[in-house]
This record gives sequence, C-alpha cells and structure tokens, in this order.
Amino acid sequence: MAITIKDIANKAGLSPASVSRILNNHGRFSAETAKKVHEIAESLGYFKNQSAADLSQKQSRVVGVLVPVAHTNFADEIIKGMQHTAYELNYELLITFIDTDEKKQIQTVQSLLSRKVFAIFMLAIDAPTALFELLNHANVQLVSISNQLNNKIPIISSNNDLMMHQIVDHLYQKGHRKIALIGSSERYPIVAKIRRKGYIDALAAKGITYNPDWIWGFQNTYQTGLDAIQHFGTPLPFTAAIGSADIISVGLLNAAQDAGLVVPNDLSIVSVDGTELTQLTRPILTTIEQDFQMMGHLALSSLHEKTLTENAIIYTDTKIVLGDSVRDFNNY
Amino acid sequence: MAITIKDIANKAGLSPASVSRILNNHGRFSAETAKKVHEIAESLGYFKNQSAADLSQKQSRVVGVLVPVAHTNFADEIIKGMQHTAYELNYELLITFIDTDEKKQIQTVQSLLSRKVFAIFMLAIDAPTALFELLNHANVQLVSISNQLNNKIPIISSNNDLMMHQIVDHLYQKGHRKIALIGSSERYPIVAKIRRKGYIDALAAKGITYNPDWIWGFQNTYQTGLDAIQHFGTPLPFTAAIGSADIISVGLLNAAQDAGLVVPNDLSIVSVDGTELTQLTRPILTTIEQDFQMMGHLALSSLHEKTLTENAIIYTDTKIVLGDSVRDFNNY
DNA sequence: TTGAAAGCGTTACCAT
DNA sequence: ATGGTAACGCTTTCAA
Repeated sequence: MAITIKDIANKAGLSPASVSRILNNHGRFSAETAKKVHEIAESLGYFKNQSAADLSQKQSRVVGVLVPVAHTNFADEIIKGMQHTAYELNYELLITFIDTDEKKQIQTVQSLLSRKVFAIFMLAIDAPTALFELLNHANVQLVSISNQLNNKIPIISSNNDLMMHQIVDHLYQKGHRKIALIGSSERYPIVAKIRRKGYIDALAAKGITYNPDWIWGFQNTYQTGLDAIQHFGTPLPFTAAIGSADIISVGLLNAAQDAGLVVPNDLSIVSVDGTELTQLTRPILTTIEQDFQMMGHLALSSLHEKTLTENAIIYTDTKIVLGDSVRDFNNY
Repeated sequence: MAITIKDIANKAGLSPASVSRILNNHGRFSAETAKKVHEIAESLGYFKNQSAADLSQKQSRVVGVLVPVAHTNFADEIIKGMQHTAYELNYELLITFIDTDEKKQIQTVQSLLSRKVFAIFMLAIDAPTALFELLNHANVQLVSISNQLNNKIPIISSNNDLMMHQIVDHLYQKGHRKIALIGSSERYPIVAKIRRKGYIDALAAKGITYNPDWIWGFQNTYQTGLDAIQHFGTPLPFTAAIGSADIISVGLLNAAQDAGLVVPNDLSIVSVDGTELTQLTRPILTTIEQDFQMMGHLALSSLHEKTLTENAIIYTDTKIVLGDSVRDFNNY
C-alpha cells in the first residue's frame, strides 16, 4: 500500500492524530514538529487519501458536473469559469459526460451519487424523467446552468427573453421587418420555448405580427442550419434569420452561400451564443454573446455562499457583438 | 447521514456482510433474500458510498484524465471514446482540466492523486518538469494520449511520421512541389518535432529538398494561421500549405481569402486532425483524419488488459479525407 | 502540544 | 446461505 499518515507518525515518533492536524493545519502544534512532519511527508512522497478523509468527515467538497456528450463548445467556457472558481474556493470538480442513452445516463449519475458529491451542476441538460427522479431522490443540491428545468431547481443562465428582445431590436433598428427564428420551434427544451416567446413578444413590441412559418427547426445542429435554407428556398421570404446556436448560424451561412445568396445582402444572420466559432466565418457573424464563464463562476460562488434557494434564477449579461452578417437598410 | 448498508441490514434482519454481497452480486445468497434486500434498498433510496468501498478494497476503478483547458476540440472526441469504453468495462473517469499556470497544475494533480486513481491519462499534454516529477513520484500508471513525452510512458497516438508522408504524397500526386508546413516549427512538443521530420523526410523521398523558411509558426492557434499568410505575403512562394491543426488551417484559409487569394487555386491546404471544424469552411478542407475516439477506446481497453508496457507505442489509423481545398495540377 | 480511541461505510476472511 | 469482525486511512473528541 501507499504511504499513510501512520507511516509518517511512526517515522516522526508521533501519533497519527498529530500528523493529521499538522498536515491539515488544524488545531495546535509546535512549529518545530510541523516542520519535521512536512519534511518526512515530502521525503516519503505522501499523498493524502481524500476518500478516507471524506468518509471520516462525512462530507466532501466535490461538485459533480453533468455535461451532455454532444455539448456545444460553450460548455467548455462554463467549465473554464467553474474550474477557476473551484480552485479559489478549494472545491473539486467531478466532470462527467452523459450520453443520450437513458440507461447509461442512469448508471453514470448513480456513480456520481456514489461519490457523495455535495452538489451537482447540470449543464444545458434537459433531464428525461427517469434521470430527474433519480436526482431528486438523492438529497444533493442541484443547479441548472444555461437551461431551465422547472422551478424547483435554481437556475443560472442568460435572460433568454431579454436576449431575444436585444436581437430583434438590433435587427429592427437596421431596418429589418421580416425576421425568422431558426432552431427554437419546439416547446422543449424550455429554453427554446422562452426564446420563441421572447421573439414573438419583441416583434409585437415593434408592431409586427410574427409569422409562425418562420419559426423553424428544433435541433441545435449544423444540419438544421443547412436544412433551413433548403426548406425556405430562394429567394428567402425574410431578410434576416436568428440562429438559435452558433453552429446553426454557421449552417445558415454556408447553405445561403452555397445557394448563391450573399450574406448579409440577401440574408442577415444574428447568432445566439457568441463562441469563437462566430469569428471563424466569412463574413464574421453578428452575435448575442452570453457570458458563459460567468455562469460557471456564479454556480460555484453562489453555492459556496449558500445563496441558492429552490427557485432562484440568476441571470448573466448578454450583449450584441457586431460582425458583418447584418445588412443595414438605413444606408441605402 | 444518508442510508447505509447497515440500515438495510437492520430492516431486512440481516448482517451488513450479506447486504454487501447481495448488492455487489458477489458470493452466495438466496434469490429470495436478494429480492428483499433490493426492494429495501430501493425504497430507502440507498446509494453506495464508493469512497468507503474503495477504501476497503484498497483500490479504485477511477481513471484520472488530464485535459489542457485550451484544448482543441479533438480532446472531446478522445473523451467520448474513453467514456464509451469506461462504461463497458465499468471504470469511472475523473476528468480534470488543467491550467497553464504551473502552480494550479500542481494543485490540481495533487488532488487527483489524493483520489487514489489507478491510472492517469494525459491528453495532448506537454508536461512541464515540475508536474512531470510529481506524476512520476506517485506510483500510478501513466498513459500519454495524442502526444509523446519520453520513452518511459506508454503512448497512444497517430503515427505522426506516417501522417506527414500521407499528406506530402497526396499533394505530390496532385502536382504540388512547393509545400509549406505551418505550426510545427519548434522542437517541442515532441509531436511537432516528429511532424517536422516526417515532412522533411517525405519531401526527400520525392527528391525535394525542403526549404527551412517554409516551416513556420509553432502554436496551434487560429492566429498562427492568420499570421502565416501575412508573413509570407502574396503571391505566396508555395502552392500548398499543411496546417498542423484544424484551427490553424481555418486561419490560413480565412487569411488567404481576406488577402484576395482563391483556395485552392492560389493556395492548397491540407489540415491535420480532421475534426468537424473542417466541414464548416468553404471550401471544405481536405484533411488527414486522426481516429481520436479509437485513441480513447484503446487507452482504456489496453489499460484494462494490462498490455501497457513502459515504452509501448500504440498507433491508431490516419487517413486522407478529401475536401475541396487541394488544387489538382494534373487537370490543367 | 500531543496521544488514544472511536467512528465514517464498505468489504473480505473466517466461522457457523 | 448468512453472520461476526477486522481492516482500509483519516479526523475528531476527550484526556493527559
């Protein structure tokens, strides 16, 4: 077996208890013995057995993070934000990717719960009922990030309603009146529903009645973007389209160009998310940028400060980042 | 505290030992009592405390995975492959993102080692000396994936030398004689060195003496791709460039187009990696595709079968995937 | 300042 | 087929 505090205690002529106190800088001890202990620990190549410590302390500082395997790259940003704060506040992150296969999901979450994590962060997860029940059964603190599940779980996300207003306002100001929404046509996930409603409300606020045919596609995939152009045909019936995820917008852009359209002249695009992907296209995409790192940060810090009540909703900022994918009708 | 096997034992009128055996399907017991135990466990909402089990068994089935925070998206593919096999073979993955800050790295790895993982997979990591020493000190099985560190750690990766031959051969066959290599100009990481050498050797095999000026850039970033075009100016002195990572190739493509060049007519590009990104560009990039999922799979399966000797090297296949970014001089 | 000992939840050996 | 019990490594209370 590996080195334990007992080994150190023996070598130092002390008791395990003293070694434990010294190594954790907890309780009283003399600087002299502390120095000796640290030296011995170092020389022996000691590593604490955190599992044993957790067991003894009946609690852990491990936070489980559930990430969908088919995650868009914004998940990485959220994790980055978490990682940073976890380091500061001395938490450990147990990042777990979950499959779409429900049976695997269950097993994965089971093993997470077996680790006695003290909170679980769900990244952009639409929990199927079975998983959800499992999670509720266990008494761990849950936090939903970048998605909304129900009002029993605290939420950290962008204000999707506001976001749609920002986009529609931007397009309206540039002279657009015919605006499509691609990728949020369904009622689930709830985020899609909210965006859809925000889009409709924002149009209404400008005196525009929305055209239900122009809310199209429900998956956040590249293919959805491609298919959309195919579906509407050329010339397109609208002047602008909102892509409900960066990858959708890239699909829209490519398909439009492949169909001989010029972006932004024949089609303007505003993308939702604002990850690095939007900077890689030509033209560069105008986007509404979400603050994913902040979401990750807030998840941990608010957990730490225990400010997460059951139905808490924490919004992070969103802002329009200009690219070259929106035509300005005012200049013509 | 939460429910334990003791609670179940009490309620079932059994000993903890029996409950343990039943729940782990280990040893002998009657189907009847088993059924009862399972029912009670279910009704009580029992979750195994895996930390306690690990402690008792003096071993864990947890595999730590070190991923650079600035990871290219191929890391996701590798993880996906691992995840799949981990599920099959009943291992747990402890995925940890590591920072570039050395102090944070150390702390992160310390906490990994404190979890008594029984192996650590390093994804595309160029371990700085301090980290490396730490890792060596602990007696865990190390595996380097998609990178080469030294010959004391088993490696799972593409055959980078062969890969460069495949690319050069492809370009040569299409009539290219002036070929640049962007993004592998340095001696570290070792992968860069191997690619550089493979490139030189492959050219030599075709009777071409390489031009040292055409090996340029060392970071795997978008900016490197952009800068390369700027650096060489137009018209470019070569007809083809190999981007040593997809993101570099996208940079090359965009910068070339921004400079008024037409790809592939004025510049042909072959990208190394072949992730989804190469499908999102116009024209679509011709790439050499690495089998990242297989790397993840092999990491776990070979670990499981204990076939990893100290200096083992396992290569996964690479193959050219045709896009529209390579000009064929034979057709003119 | 330090030590002894109980206990965390599980497993495995040895009995029964 | 089932039970008793020691052991895993660490923390913590209480006593010295």
